[in-house]
Amino acid sequence: MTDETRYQLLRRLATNPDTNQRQLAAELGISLGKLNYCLQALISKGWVKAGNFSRSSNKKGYAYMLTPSGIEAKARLTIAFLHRKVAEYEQLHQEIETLRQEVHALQQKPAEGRQ
Amino acid sequence: MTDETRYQLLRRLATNPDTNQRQLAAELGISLGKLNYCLQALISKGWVKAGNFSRSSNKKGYAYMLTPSGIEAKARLTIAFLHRKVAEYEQLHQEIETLRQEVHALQQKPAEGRQ
DNA sequence: GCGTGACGGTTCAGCGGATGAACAATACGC
DNA sequence: GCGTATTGTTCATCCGCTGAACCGTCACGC
Repeated sequence: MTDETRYQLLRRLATNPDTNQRQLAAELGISLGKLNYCLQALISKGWVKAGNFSRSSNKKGYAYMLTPSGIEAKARLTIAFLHRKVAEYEQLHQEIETLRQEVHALQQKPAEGRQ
Repeated sequence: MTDETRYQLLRRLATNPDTNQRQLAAELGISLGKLNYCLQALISKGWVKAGNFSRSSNKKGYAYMLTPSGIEAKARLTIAFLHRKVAEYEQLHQEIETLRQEVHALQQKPAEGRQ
C-alpha cells in the first residue's frame, strides 16, 4: 500500500532475505495479510524473487531476494525517501517553533481561565 | 478520533470561533462527517460550547467557542504535543542519518546490479 | 513407505474508521 | 406565506486492514 511500507520491506529483504512472512509482518508492525499483499506486489513488479530453496538450516518456506531491478528500485526509493524525510524534518521544525511560542504565551498569562 | 485532530480543532476554534463545519473540515483536511463527530466529542466533554448567536454578518449556524476548561485542555494538549513533536523530530533526525549513509554507500559502488 | 506434528504461505469474512450524498432545520428576501 | 440558500446532522457505503482459518509441505519417528 503506502510506499513507505514498500520501501521498508525492500530494505528488510535486502539485508535479511530469509525471514518468514509472520516475522516480517511483526518487524514492520503490520498484519500478516498486508505483508503478504505487499510482498506479492513487489514480486509481480519483478523487484523480488521468491527462491524456494533453503532457509538456512530449515528447508521450509521461501527466501525473498531482491532482483537487480529490485536493487535499483530500492536505491531510487532510498533517495526519494531521504528527500521526503528532510522536508518533513523542516516542517516539523516549524511546527515545534510554533508550539514553543504558544507554550511561552501560556506561561506569560498562566491564570487565564482558572479559578 | 486522533488527539492530533482534536488538538488541531481546538487550535482552530481558539482563533476562529465562527467558521462553519464544512470549512473547518476542509482546513483540517478531513471529511465533514468526521469533523462533526470530533466537534460533538469536544462539546460533550465541555471543552467547546456551541453558542447559536451570530456568525459575523450571517445569522446562521453556530459559533463554536472554547469554554474555560476547553482553554485549559488546549494548554495541556499544546504542551503534550510539543513533547511528542520533539521526540518525532529527534527520531526523524536518526532516520535521515541512516538514509544518508545508505545513499553514500550507493554512491561508493554505483555499478552494482547494472549491465 | 506412512502418519503426524509443526511450520510457512495464502485467503477471506469481518471489523472499524472515514466519506460525502442526502436530509433536516433555519434564516433571509420577496 | 413561499422559495432559496446556508449550515448542521445522519447514515449507507466504501475500503483497507486484520488475523483466524485453511492448505500445502517438510522433517521426524516408526
